[in-house]
Amino acid sequence: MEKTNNYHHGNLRQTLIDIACSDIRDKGVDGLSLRAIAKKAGVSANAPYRHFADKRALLIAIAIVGFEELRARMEEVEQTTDDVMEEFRLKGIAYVKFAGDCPEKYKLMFGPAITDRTSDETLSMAAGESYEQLLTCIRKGIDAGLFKDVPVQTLADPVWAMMHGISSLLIDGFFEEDAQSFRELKASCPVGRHVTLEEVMQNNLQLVLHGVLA
Amino acid sequence: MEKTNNYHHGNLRQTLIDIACSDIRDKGVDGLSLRAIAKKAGVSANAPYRHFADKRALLIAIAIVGFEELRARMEEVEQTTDDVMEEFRLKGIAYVKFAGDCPEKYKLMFGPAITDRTSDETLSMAAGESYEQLLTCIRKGIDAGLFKDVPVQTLADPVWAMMHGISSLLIDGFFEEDAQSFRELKASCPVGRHVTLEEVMQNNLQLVLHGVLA
DNA sequence: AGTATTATGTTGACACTGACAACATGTTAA
DNA sequence: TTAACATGTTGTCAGTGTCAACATAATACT
Repeated sequence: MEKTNNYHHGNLRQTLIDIACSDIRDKGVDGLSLRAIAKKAGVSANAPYRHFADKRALLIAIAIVGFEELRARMEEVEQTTDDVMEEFRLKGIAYVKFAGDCPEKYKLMFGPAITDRTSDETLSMAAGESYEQLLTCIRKGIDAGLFKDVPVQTLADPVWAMMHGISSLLIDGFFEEDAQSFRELKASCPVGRHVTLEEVMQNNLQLVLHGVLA
Repeated sequence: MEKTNNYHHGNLRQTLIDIACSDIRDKGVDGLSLRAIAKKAGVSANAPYRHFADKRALLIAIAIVGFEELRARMEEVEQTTDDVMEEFRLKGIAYVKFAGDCPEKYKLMFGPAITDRTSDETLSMAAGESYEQLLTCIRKGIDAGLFKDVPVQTLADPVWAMMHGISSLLIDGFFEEDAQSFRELKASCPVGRHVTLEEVMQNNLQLVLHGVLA
């Protein structure tokens, strides 16, 4: 409502991002078409180019939204518990759950759809702030004498790699015969090979913890 | 030479795969064009459709080649050492090294370029056989009383997830400011944040081992 | 106020893509 | 020899990202 005046459109930029975020969920990253988005926004095919230099710029904008969402989800956990151990566990689950809830967006964020991602400052920062969620949690663990007293990244990098690995393998159907069931993500759904997502997470976290605990 | 007779072309199918494998290395998955490949093969734009139902089919063919390559690299290691511990370590490195040597192919194999990968039997099998390389190694470790006596997948899944996580995060530039240096993959190249690939691997393997060892 | 400048949106065009249908040609088999 | 088939070609289509030129609304300046 804020700027619902006539104008040319009002706030096209945000509208385009919203539509794109919605489209990506159904049609996937590859199914995303600038023209289709423009049409849905009720605007000419080339209008988006007044707000995004090219398609890549729009993709980056979506990815940034995604990273903010991911960060928010992990941040929420902090208000749930005071136990560092539990916070660590829950943040891991929140991460994978996000990937399961928004697989296409997740693919966009971490996948090869965006090339040369380091070149975009804003994107790097957004990504960094999600990562920071993991870092602070691990720092807490170290300070509490719960985790090994080593440089944070020595623990964070492998943990992150594992969370990302699980997520993307799950998304891309390497753990499951039935990809659909994961998309609908009930945390205890079967993920193939008679393994449930819960079990996978359990095993992974357990394995990570053995390496992380002091 | 086997079928170098005149024919229409000889063995177009293989030629197309070869060209595509070469192109993907330079131009990436998205830069891959059926028409460009056909032209390079000295053949009309639609000729590929006699050998591949659609673009996806060609991509799958490339991915299969990739998985065979990956399996071969990991298999080689077995002849290098008799120590299970060392075999485990080397296979992990071989895996990540493959990802670093053929980043674009790796992205194709594991990334979202191929949708609904489980639908293709041959692809699933090729992928499964690479995974088997990890399984057999871990089984050895369990049998030798070196690894925990639990179902293989309880160990294999997290390990695989971690290896894949490291690989794709490295490829996609999450660990490094300078992506180029990783592409050229000398095992000790800097990967950003003043961390070397060696260190990352070291940390990860160490963390994995803590969770795996009996 | 009136005018210049900028921000935004439109139209038209281009090269490129994956894909389909219809046709041509060489290979093999009855 | 002829029928069937595998393979390759030509023509065509809709769809894509993107550029250049033009149109209009909002703002800034005199």
